[in-house]
This record gives sequence, structure tokens and C-alpha cells, in this order.
Amino acid sequence: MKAETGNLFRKLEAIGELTEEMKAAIDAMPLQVKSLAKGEHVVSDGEISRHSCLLLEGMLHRSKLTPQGNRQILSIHIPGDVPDLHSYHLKKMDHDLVATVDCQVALIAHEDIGQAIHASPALSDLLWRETLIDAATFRAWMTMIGQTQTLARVAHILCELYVRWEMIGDLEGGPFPFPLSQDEVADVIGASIVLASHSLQALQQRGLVSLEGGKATVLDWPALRDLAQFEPAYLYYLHETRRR
Amino acid sequence: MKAETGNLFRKLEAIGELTEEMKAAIDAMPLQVKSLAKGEHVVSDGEISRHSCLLLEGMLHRSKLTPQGNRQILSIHIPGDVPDLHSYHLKKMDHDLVATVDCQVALIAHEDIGQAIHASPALSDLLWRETLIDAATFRAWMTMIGQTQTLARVAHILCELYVRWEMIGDLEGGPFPFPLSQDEVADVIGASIVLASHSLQALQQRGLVSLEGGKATVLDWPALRDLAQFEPAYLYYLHETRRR
DNA sequence: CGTTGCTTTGAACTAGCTCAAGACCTGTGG
DNA sequence: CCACAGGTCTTGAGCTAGTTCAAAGCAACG
Repeated sequence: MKAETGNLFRKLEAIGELTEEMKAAIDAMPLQVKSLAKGEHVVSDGEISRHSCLLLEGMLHRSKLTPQGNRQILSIHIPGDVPDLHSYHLKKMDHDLVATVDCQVALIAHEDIGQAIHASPALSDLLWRETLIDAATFRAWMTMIGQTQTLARVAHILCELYVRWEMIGDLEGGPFPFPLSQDEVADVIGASIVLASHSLQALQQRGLVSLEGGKATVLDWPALRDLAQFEPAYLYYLHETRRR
Repeated sequence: MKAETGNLFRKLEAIGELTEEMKAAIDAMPLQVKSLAKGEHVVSDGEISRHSCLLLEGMLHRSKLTPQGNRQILSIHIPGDVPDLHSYHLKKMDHDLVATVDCQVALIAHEDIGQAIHASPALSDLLWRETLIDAATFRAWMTMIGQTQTLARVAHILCELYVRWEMIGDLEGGPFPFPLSQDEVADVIGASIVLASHSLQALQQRGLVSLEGGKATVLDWPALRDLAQFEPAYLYYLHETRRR
């Protein structure tokens, strides 16, 4: 087994059945490993994509600019994610995929994905499922942006990232990477940087989380979850993670 | 060819290649036609779904309630749509699917979908593509809700529905069904009913659209599109529709 | 050590909210 | 045919959550 696909396997096992054959099919795909500096685009809005990108190390985010130049951050990605898996079927990007911090990624050619999924319908189904969970996450975010206050929105992204990091790493309640600038937090929650700053401070003052050096630690999970109105069902993990 | 699948075929042809074999595979699936009264749920949040639903007549919408009871409308559906196609892979619903007005739908058992797509990988790919466009639409809505003013948001949903109705019907610039209450418009755009009311009035006073008897007519397409900052690329139609 | 980027804070403003009342429909039963 | 009830839409008044702009503080880095 390649080292590169460990996080991907952990994630796929969390959302469905992953057999040895499927793992082998994945490992048979050639990977082109690449380093990216913070702010670099993996692929940009309007481009025709020829490969999808497995995140190995660091974090990526997807974002979309309005014609007026406002940015909405659409999702945040951690190792094991393939944020532009959809580009296998929708070649032309409708948003940007950007390095949030310095990253290592592995590019996988669409041709190779095609071979793998045509050889294994079960793998095709699992990857389809993965893209559907991506869509479910958009629904959850849309609801959070449209229907909750900014403080709850900030809490929500912390909850989601906590649960997702927990799935691939072994946090044991400890800190997880949260390297977003307040500018970026603002563009996730659809609010101004001033509000983002206030909200992050408020969460810390209330003793719900601590933020330091690009890492977040959840101090009071029940309170944070309640404030965020966080319901992790949309992540479609088969098994609840043990969370303290 | 069955009468029921006409709109579905038109829509699939708009987003990809639909061969005669694929049409036959679709028509081979048994349909259970059902009438729904306005407000009835096709399927509800948390339920396990055993079939997906092809909309024949009327309109449906998907919505998600926050724990506090606020509703976000996630998408609006017109005949030919299969709004819960994703439930084939994600059995447990994370939102409601509701009749916006009295409807006719055709239920398709997940088993039958499974047979059809396993017999035809090309059909599987096209349906996968369809669910990815669904996700792209969520991204566009999220951006509109997070980053634009309410007036632009209302204009945006009018633009989108106009283009989508145009794809399946032959509007020729004429009126299309727009039966949403202002309450519902408010929950689409993530704003209060008061703002929804004001915005709808403003669009009419500016001469961009007219709304009457549950129908909308676009009077000044370029102005409406510009106000909405509407970029239809996210719908992934292969060919531009001729629009006046 | 000076530049650059990120964060905090304050002050003034405004878009959007809630609440509430009234107008307007439309269907129903007497 | 009228009366009334229920839903939908409009309008206004007062409030608040959010905005922009601007300046100052901090920290990291070459």
C-alpha cells in the first residue's frame, strides 16, 4: 500500500464499504505528487480540468467569485479529500480550488480514474457517493448561511472541521489544524471580517474553543455543538466517532 | 416512448449525450405515478428512501429546517427533474422534498435504478453528472446567499427558473410558472418575508419582470441578468438557449 | 528594523429584522 | 348571494445585527 492513499482510505471506509480490490484499483492509479505554496490555485474557475487532486498534506479550499468580486468560500478540505473529484464529469470548473496553506497534493489523471471505475463498478458507486456527500455538505452550509447568526456559523465550521479531522487523524480531543485567516472565515460565513473577528473572540471568551498558532482546540464540545446547531448526519459517516 | 419521460429526456439531452439505448433503459424502469397536494412531502428529513421521484407536473422544492425551526429552501424543481436521485446512494434523507403546488410525480424504485445503471455504464455516468450539476447549483446559490444583496438574490432565482423552464418548455420569451409564496421566496434567499415582498415589487416597478397569477414574465432580460449577476455556466447546458 | 500582512478596536451608518395592523383575496357554508 | 374565515400580501415603526471605513497594534520575516 502506498503511503499517499492512507487518509483517502480512512475517509472512504468511513462513508462506505472499501474492499481490498477497490484499494488495489485506487493504488493502481498513477499519482503525480506536487507541492503548492499558500494561495496557489490547483485549478481555476472556467478552466478545463484534466485531473483530480488528492490532498496529501495541508489544506485546500474551494471558492467562487461573484462578478462584483466578492468571494464565497464553498468548502474546506483536509488530507484524504479529493475536492475536485466532480471535475471527472464536469470538466469545466465553476469555481477555484486554492491552497489555504502550503500543501502537498497528488494529481490523478481523469483517464486513470475512468479506467479504475470502469473496472470496478463498486468503486464507481463509492466515489459517486463521495460526491453526493459533498453536495449534502453544501446544503448544510447553505442552511447555516441563510438561517443562522454569524456566531453560530463560525461555531459550525469549527464543529465540522473537528469531526472531519477526527475521522482521519487521532485527535483524542486535542488540537486540530485551523489555519484560516479571519478574512477567510468571513468569506466562509458570508459576513464581514469585523464580525468574523468578534465571533472568534466570543467563542474563546466563552471557553468553547481555544485558537492558537493555526490550531483549534475544542474545550466544551456540547456547548459548541449546541451553539452551532450542528447535526453531523449530513457527513454520512457510517459510525459515530467517539467524541469527548 | 412513454409520455412521462419526455421532459426528463429533454433535460438529459441538454447536459450530455443521451443515446437510444439509454432512453430505452430509462423507459424500461417501472413508474408508479402519484398525485400530491400542495404542501405534501414526497419524503422527509431523516427518512430512509426506497425510491427516487421524477416530477411530471407541478413544482417541488427541497428544504431543510434548522433545529430552531428556520427553513432554508435548497432548490426548486420543474418537470423532468429527479430531485432526490441522490437518495439512490444516500438512503437517509438530510432534508425534505415537498410539493410547492399540486403535483404529479412518478416514483422509481431504487432497485430498478440499480438494474438500469448496472446494465448501462453510460447511463450511470450521465445520472452521476446530473447529481453533480445539482451540487454546482448549490454552490451558485450559496454564493448568491452569502455574497449578494436580497434584490439580486430574488432576481437570481427568477433568472435560473427562466432558463430552466426554457430548456424543457417552449416559452419563446413568454410567461413561466412561478407559484412561490413570498414566504417561500424569503426562505430561498435567506431573508425575511418583508424584504422578499419589497424585492418582488421593486423588480416589477423597474420593469424587469411581471408577476401575475403564479406566472412570471421576463420583460427586460439583460437588465434582470445583470442585476442578478447571473452566470448560467453552473447549469452545464451544452448549448446556449436562444433567449431574447 | 522596516515592511508587510493579519488582527483588533472604534465610530458612524444601513440593510435587514420583528412585530403588528390592515388590505386583499378566495373558497366555503349558510 | 352574502358572510366569514384563512391564507397571503402590503405597509409602517422601531430596533438590531450587520456594514464600511479608518487607524492602531502586533507579529513574522527578510
